[in-house]
Amino acid sequence: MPEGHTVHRIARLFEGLFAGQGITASSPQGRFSEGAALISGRTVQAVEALGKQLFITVDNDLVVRVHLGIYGAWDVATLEGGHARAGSASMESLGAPRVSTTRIAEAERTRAEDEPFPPAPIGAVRLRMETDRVVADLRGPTACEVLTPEEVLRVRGTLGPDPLVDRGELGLGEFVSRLARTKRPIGIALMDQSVVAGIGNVYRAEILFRHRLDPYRPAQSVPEDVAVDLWRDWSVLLEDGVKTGVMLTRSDLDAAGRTRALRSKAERYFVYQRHGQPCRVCGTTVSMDLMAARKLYYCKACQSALP
DNA sequence: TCACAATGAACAA
DNA sequence: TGTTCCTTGTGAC
Repeated sequence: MPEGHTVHRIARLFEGLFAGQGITASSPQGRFSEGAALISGRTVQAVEALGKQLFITVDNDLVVRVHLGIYGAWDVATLEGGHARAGSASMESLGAPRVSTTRIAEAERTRAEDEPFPPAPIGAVRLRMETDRVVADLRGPTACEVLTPEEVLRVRGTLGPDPLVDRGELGLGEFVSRLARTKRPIGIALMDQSVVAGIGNVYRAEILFRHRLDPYRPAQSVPEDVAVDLWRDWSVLLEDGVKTGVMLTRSDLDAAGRTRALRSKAERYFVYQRHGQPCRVCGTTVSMDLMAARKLYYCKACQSALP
């Protein structure tokens, strides 16, 4: 998925495109027809992200909750000069990576000249939201449902703090105490959305490496000052990810290296999907284990000391 | 053509 | 712990 940074980007983009606007909602694929009918014709009041969840509130107090899961994505097209346009700087596809590259290229090719607006949906579109000049298509979400405000509160209650929502000491304290409360491995705890909301498999692996933490170490045994560092580091990474749209977690790069890494996926990470290759710091072969059925990447040499 | 992977999580047992 | 679901692109046949 689309970890937390992607969802915050979507929320900011949608806030600009839809807030205050009347929308028409539909489900070209048909699986969300009833939900779409509940919000169609309404005005969007707010678009918010919390962890990996997106909440779109409309003026009858109903809220659409969207969770992209591993491969969900939004494609956005805007009307410019009478023609559909997709793929410009702000019109990226937001979600699963394979979509964001190929789908955009495709969209630019096929929609540049004469496709009428709105463009026909491509593939299995669960939800289409449109205004006079904007169309957003959602495909492959793990969750897309209409909730009442009370139900939204219940969902939010299951989530841990998000640095961009729970700013300042509040989120920090909450994270530290939730981490101290679990004996499970720190590699599991960081992925647990009720401990901290928004971290996924990529950020999990990279944050652990950045702090040279053994993924198997009980979360409880992580010293409080280290826990504080983890939260601050996650806050920085998240903000950076929202800004660039890219998860760039290397701390060992100069400006030129950073520019390269922003372009090339192979340069972005310390350990994620680098198993079998030498650790960028010590040269030891990067390991890959299964932890709770997810792939865990780490360096056994760098991430073994007990601080 | 087909198996499989992918930034996730709910559920059964 | 294992299974299932959501959708698409890739790479092996």
